[in-house]
Amino acid sequence: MPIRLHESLTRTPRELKPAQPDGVFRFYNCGPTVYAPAHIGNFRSFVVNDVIRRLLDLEFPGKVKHVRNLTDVDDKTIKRAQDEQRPLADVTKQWTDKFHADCAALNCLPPHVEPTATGHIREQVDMIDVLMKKGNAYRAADGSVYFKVSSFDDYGKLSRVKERELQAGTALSHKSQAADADEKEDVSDFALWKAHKTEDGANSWDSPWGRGRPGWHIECSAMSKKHLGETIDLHTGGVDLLFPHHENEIAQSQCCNGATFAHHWYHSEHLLVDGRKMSKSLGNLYTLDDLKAKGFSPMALRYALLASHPRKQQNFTLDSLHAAESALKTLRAFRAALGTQSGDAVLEPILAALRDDLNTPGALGALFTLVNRGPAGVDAAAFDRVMFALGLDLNAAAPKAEIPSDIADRAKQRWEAKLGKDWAKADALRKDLAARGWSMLDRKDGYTLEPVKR
RNA sequence: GGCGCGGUAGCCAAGUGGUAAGGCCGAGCUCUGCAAAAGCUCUAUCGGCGGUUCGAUUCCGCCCCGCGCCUCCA
Repeated sequence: MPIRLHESLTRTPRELKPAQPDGVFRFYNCGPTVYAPAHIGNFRSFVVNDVIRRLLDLEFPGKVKHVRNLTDVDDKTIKRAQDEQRPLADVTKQWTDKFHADCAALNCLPPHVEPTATGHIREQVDMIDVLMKKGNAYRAADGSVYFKVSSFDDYGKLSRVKERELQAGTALSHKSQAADADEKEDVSDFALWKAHKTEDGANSWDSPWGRGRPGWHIECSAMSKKHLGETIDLHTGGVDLLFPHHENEIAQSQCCNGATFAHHWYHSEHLLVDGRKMSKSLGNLYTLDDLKAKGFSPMALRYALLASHPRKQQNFTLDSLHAAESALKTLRAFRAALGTQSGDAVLEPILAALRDDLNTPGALGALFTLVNRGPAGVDAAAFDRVMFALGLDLNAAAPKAEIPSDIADRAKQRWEAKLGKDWAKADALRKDLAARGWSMLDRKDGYTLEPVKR
């Protein structure tokens, strides 16, 4: 059964398969801007893409090339560096490292290539140069270079937004018009190269049009071309990237290369908090560290993120993390019961749900239907394959809390009381522990302390 | 204003033209000094109103409500 995935251009599911004769599947996923810790809304997108990557690995073993960029030069990274009076590279290194650590904790496979914008200035300049020569771009008086949207007939095909409509109506568009009106020929035009400004500090590069830095969109076009070629099989990102980012990428790449940029576009939906989009600008965000501080494991977050369909908005709650933690516990126990046994129970519905437009909640449903039937007949290796596809690492540590010494002491006393069959004292201590937020789980040979579930 | 998405049990969440997976929580029972774990059982007619149909939660229309994009953004 092939992998079918919703395609944003046609809005219909389509099979994923390599288009080129070498059989390599070319996959580009828009990565983070490294100027601050990524929030869990960002990670929804990366976790979803990780499942795509894993399905592709299973489908086309050894023939997947996965590229995910790091945006390490833009307004935000530069501002952060200037504010902190540090070199740009220092700042982006710090947040790149943090991003990698969080991805690892969430069990996301690293992409095969992780190019940076600053590492591909020449490639970007070269592309802009071609666009200038072909008449798709123009240099403004200040040395900035803009893409001329009117030169590309297909502009707006992905987002189905015509340039005229962008100008119509709202106060918002007036605002953006005012911001750039002095340099652009048309409000819809977007920057390919931004002329150096004083607030950019030392962060500028030479170009045929003067010192400056690349616009945001061109990096993906250039890096995708360099590492995957002119035409790729799949390009993904969050819905917010659909317009203008991906629309602009298509315009640049296709005008420059004269070839289809991407066969397949896929966009995952947003994570909401309190019914609103989680975003850095709204400030309603959680980072992975925030959740870890509340005692949740990264794997629980991964599970919770997979519990909703990737193309539906998901309203994130701490409650979903409790549910995830419990579900993972069940899965760990089930896996342990499997040992190394082989069997012929049918696990296919789980993977089939994933291959059917990434129906992760459907897959989890099918998984628990299986789990509820018990471990008999379930093949351990097949089960592990399913866990691989979902990226659920059942060996990852369950959340552990520091046990205060007074709690440990009380627990020890209770255990001794229990061994002495002093039930009244044992029960009193259990109650006392509970009041202090700890539950004591007895085993035959000892006990475990856990924070009380709430 | 333009483009788009969604409204399914207490919470989360799949799905289907023929009376609705799964997770969490909760309740009851079994087991067990107690608690936990484990096992069993129980909990919805799918936003509203019309239409099509033998039959709609699933298709169509209208309405109500929520959200996203159109500006940096996963």
